[in-house]
Amino acid sequence: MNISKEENFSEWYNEIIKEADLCDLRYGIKGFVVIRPWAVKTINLMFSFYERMLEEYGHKPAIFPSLIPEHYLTKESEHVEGFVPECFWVTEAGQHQLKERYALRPTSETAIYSMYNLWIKGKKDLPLKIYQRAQVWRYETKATKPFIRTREFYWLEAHNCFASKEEAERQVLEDMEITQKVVGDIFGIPFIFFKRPQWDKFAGAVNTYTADTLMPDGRALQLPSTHLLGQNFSRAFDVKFMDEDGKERFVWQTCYGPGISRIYAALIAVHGDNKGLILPFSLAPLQVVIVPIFKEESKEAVLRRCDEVAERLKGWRVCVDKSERTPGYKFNYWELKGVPLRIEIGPRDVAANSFVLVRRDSGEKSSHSLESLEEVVRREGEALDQRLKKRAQEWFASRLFSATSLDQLRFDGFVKVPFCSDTLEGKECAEFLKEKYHLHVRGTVLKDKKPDGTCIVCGKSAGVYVYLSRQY
RNA sequence: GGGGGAAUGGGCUAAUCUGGUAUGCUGCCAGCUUUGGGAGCUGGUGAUCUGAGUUCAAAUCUCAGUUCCCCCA
Repeated sequence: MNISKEENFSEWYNEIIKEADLCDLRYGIKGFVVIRPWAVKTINLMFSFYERMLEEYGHKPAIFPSLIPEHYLTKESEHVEGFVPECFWVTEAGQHQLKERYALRPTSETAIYSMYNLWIKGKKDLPLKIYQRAQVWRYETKATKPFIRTREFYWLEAHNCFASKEEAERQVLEDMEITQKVVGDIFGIPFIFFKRPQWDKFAGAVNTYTADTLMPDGRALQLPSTHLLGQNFSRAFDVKFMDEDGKERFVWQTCYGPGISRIYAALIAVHGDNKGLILPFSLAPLQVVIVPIFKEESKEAVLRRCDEVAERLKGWRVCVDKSERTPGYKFNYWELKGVPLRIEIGPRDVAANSFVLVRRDSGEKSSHSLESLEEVVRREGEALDQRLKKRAQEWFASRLFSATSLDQLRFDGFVKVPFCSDTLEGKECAEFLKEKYHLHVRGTVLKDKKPDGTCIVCGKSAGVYVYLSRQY
């Protein structure tokens, strides 16, 4: 790596994807990439952390088909408008022309709710909270970029039904909590949850809330989003339950979609440095790499000691790099790969019953006695995750700005501004900011109070604070 | 969606303007030597994106397609 992440993020990103063997772009279909083992291992760990958390919050897993008949997809009118233009369609099978074409799911609401219609009869069937791990396909017209925007991507989607609006609203808050625990606390990626303005909602939703993070160039990247669907879909799919008073009512719904491949992009971008990846201890395919250093006469003893150390650490993901490379090469290689902890063992360490530990985040080297091995690995692993998280948060905080007039706008983070309205009335002002400054209205933050001033664009009395940024 | 650039062994690249033997580095394989921050020597392996056209002759010129990158919407 000899490109600076701070000065040229785009090139740095392309470079690290290639150098660290995260994916291969040579498959030959636009927007479809091959994800390689080192990335898949971390992505799988991210999936499991997420799935465990969803289950703790009462979700159950299911697997729905990836093909959606056109007549399901077109039941909810706004949803049709939003998604049909970007569907891949299956129109033939074997020798046959299909009577009805099938969409490769761009998202699964319509697949899942067509079954909810059959599964939900009464109050005892509610709440219903189901998630699935899935890949989805969208014919994106914007420029594709590995992990950030591809035409096939990997995510989790949770689809919940409730008897009342209040329960559904509570679920939205719970989704935010889940996001904080997983993306914020475990992955160490800072973000802000925005309520999207009315002109920028998920197709078919009453309200959309998204966790947006910042990439090193100050542009926003949308991470998980949760949507209050109200009864839009339950009406379209006739998902009803019999209430206590004997009347049939439509269920209230929410859906939540963390795009894991995209969160992986954020993980790379937020934590990495100019030597390569820096993976959190909890997500690294390899948590500890042991590098032996020896002269011919000490080779046997050093390798034996490395094996003993690896054996004691076998509860973690660990390996001894016995390849025929010089130590310097191995150091650089594993730093590029982002392995959080490195243990070096040479003749001096064998003699002194010690080992050298090097932290990937700081480069700090320290020597420890062998007895403390497990304790040191546990402590430094945790400390590294905490440090990464703190470093990311501090950088993120330094990119939060505010402005009350157009000449104070910035383009390298989130700018909080007084704004006329996040309903359709404000759309014109938002268009102006987009056209003139390429700044997008991310939305409002729930805890913000009503501003005193006037809208930064039109000068009318401001109804809300909104946050602006450039975006991916 | 609009504009621009690019495509040569696995990766990076020279030759392309001015048509004629495809260069170097790296990787990979074998062997010898080597190991506290990207080791060395020797030998070997491997390429002109796809399709059409012009030509005695195409990596090179023309047209079309595909993919990648950058900028703009």
